[in-house]
Parts: sequence; C-alpha cells; structure tokens
Amino acid sequence: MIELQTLPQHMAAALKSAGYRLTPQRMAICLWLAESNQHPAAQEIFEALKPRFPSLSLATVYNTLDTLVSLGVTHAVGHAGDDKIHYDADTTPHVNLVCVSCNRIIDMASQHVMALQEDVHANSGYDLIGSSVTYYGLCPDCQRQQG
Amino acid sequence: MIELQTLPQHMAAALKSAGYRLTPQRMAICLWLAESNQHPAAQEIFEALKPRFPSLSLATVYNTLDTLVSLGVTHAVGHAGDDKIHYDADTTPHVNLVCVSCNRIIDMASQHVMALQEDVHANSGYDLIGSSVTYYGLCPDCQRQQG
DNA sequence: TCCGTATTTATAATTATTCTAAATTTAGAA
DNA sequence: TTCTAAATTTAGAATAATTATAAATACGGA
Repeated sequence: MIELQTLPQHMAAALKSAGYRLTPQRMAICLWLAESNQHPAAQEIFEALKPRFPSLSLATVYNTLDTLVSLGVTHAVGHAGDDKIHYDADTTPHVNLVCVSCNRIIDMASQHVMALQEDVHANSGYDLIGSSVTYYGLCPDCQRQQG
Repeated sequence: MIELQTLPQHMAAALKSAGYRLTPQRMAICLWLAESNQHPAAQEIFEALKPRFPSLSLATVYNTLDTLVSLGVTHAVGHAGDDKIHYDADTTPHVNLVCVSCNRIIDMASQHVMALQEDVHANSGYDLIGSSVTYYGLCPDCQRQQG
C-alpha cells in the first residue's frame, strides 16, 4: 500500500472551501481512507488510527465520514452483507464487486459506468451528490471453495 | 396501484424449485413487494400486511426477504439515507434514484445499465446474485424547496 | 491574551436486524 | 384419517451499527 504523506488535494480543497477546519483527526481519517484501496467501515478506520490518536472517538470518525460524503469526495458503499456501511474515497465512476461469502469488496472499471453516470446526470433531474454501483455475488476464490 | 391477484410466476417458480413452501405469509409478502412500485423496507411490509395477517411476525418478513434476495428474485437497495434496507422486486437492470432529503426512491431506465450488467457478468469472474445501482441526490421537488 | 465558535470526546440512547426456542403448520406415509 | 418429522412461523430477547447529547477542548480572529 502506498503511504501518502499529504492530504489529497481535492479533499483538502473540499473541506476548506466548505469552511471546515483541517484538524489532525480529519486529516488522518482522510489519509487512511485515501491511501487504503480497501473499502473500510467506520470501526476499521477507528481501530487503525487509535494507536496514533489514543484520544480518538468513534463519533469523530462517523462525523468526518458523513462530512466527506456530503461534500461528495467519498462515497458510501451500502451493506457488504455484514451490516456495516463501507466507504470509498475513489469517487471516479467504477463498479464495486461485493463477495457475499468473504465480504471483500473490489473495484472494477467499466466504460459503461461513466456513460451511465453522464446519463443520470443529464436526464434524471436530480442534483447528484453520490452514487453506489454495486454487484453482489461469489468471488472466484469462494466459488472454488464452495463448488 | 395495480392489484395483482396471483403470485408473479417467476417468484413462485423460484420458491418452488428451491424447495420452499408457498405459505400464505410468503405469498402475501411477495405480492405486496411485486404490486408495489415503492421500494419498501421490512417494517413497511409488516405494517401493510398486519391487518390481514394479525399473527404475522416481523421475523417472517425478514426471513422471506432474505430468501427472495438469495434466490435473486428481489434486490436489496442499500440505505436510502434512513438506515433501512429497501427492497425492490424489479430485478431488471435499472437505476434507483434516492433523494437524500425526502428519502423517496424512484426508478430510472437507462440502456447503459443493461450494458453494464452484461459487462460485469462477462468480465468480473463473479457468480452474480444481485445488484444495486443507486444514485443519491436532491430530487427536483426538494431542489425547489431548498433553493 | 481573551472570546466565541467549531470540534472532539465519552457515553447514553436509539433502532434495524438477527437470534433463539417454543408453537404451529405442512406434506406425506401408514 | 391419524401420525410423524421437517419446515415454518412466532414472540421476544439479544446484538450491534449508528446517532444524539452534553461537557470538555482546541482553534482562529480581535
């Protein structure tokens, strides 16, 4: 995993221009989300940062994630079969593939997602702030194990 | 709303061929889901059927919805901003538009969703059982009210 | 430095969903 | 029809993710 040293430019810009402060907690949460190619849930981020921020509260993680989603720089990937909301800092159009057996989420690129996003943007009449394009099924590994 | 008198053929077939019984509760839940162009959550289905099935338990609604999803004849539309899982008996490829203000969900057709589904089916390596293509934003009505 | 506000924190509260065990229903055999 | 075993439903308890609350803290600007 690549260790980013600085807050992604678009996240910092989004927070600043909306009048939010760049607190250490917010920056750490953003960094962890951005440098991770996982799709973490709030609890995972909390546990990952707890050693470096012993005073960190789970509520702050939730607050920050809500803020990022409302600013459109993070997407919420609904349930992954485990009742947790997973977050994705990659807001470029792509597909999330959820394995209902191992609960892992991976990304998949497809030109059709971009076309779809443009279509929805142009024709829905909605003022869009986020999206979640998710397919559920058995990943190749779990198919092998389960027949 | 159209009042269906009979269980949709594909639902009945899916339940039967998987060895499930067509109990009155299951049929009523399937019917309500199919005849509704809403995207109900478990609680709403429960409350709608309670008058006709006074003994109905919420657990049965959850059990049945899980079964339908696992059979692929119903899709779970993640959170609609209200922490409830909403269900959609329309499994043909389409877009769900969620308004984050009024929490209503409407459908939108797009050729790109079909193309996307074919792409994922052909190239992901996953054995697909469901999908959720959801865009979040402000619906035209709420845009007017909120500026 | 001081003040007002934003933010964080700890914890309680909420609530959607799942689990459990007992009661009921069902399909099919005798 | 009656019996039996398995499937299903039910009521209610348990779980756990998320949200709300209020007090403590940190921060930017005067």
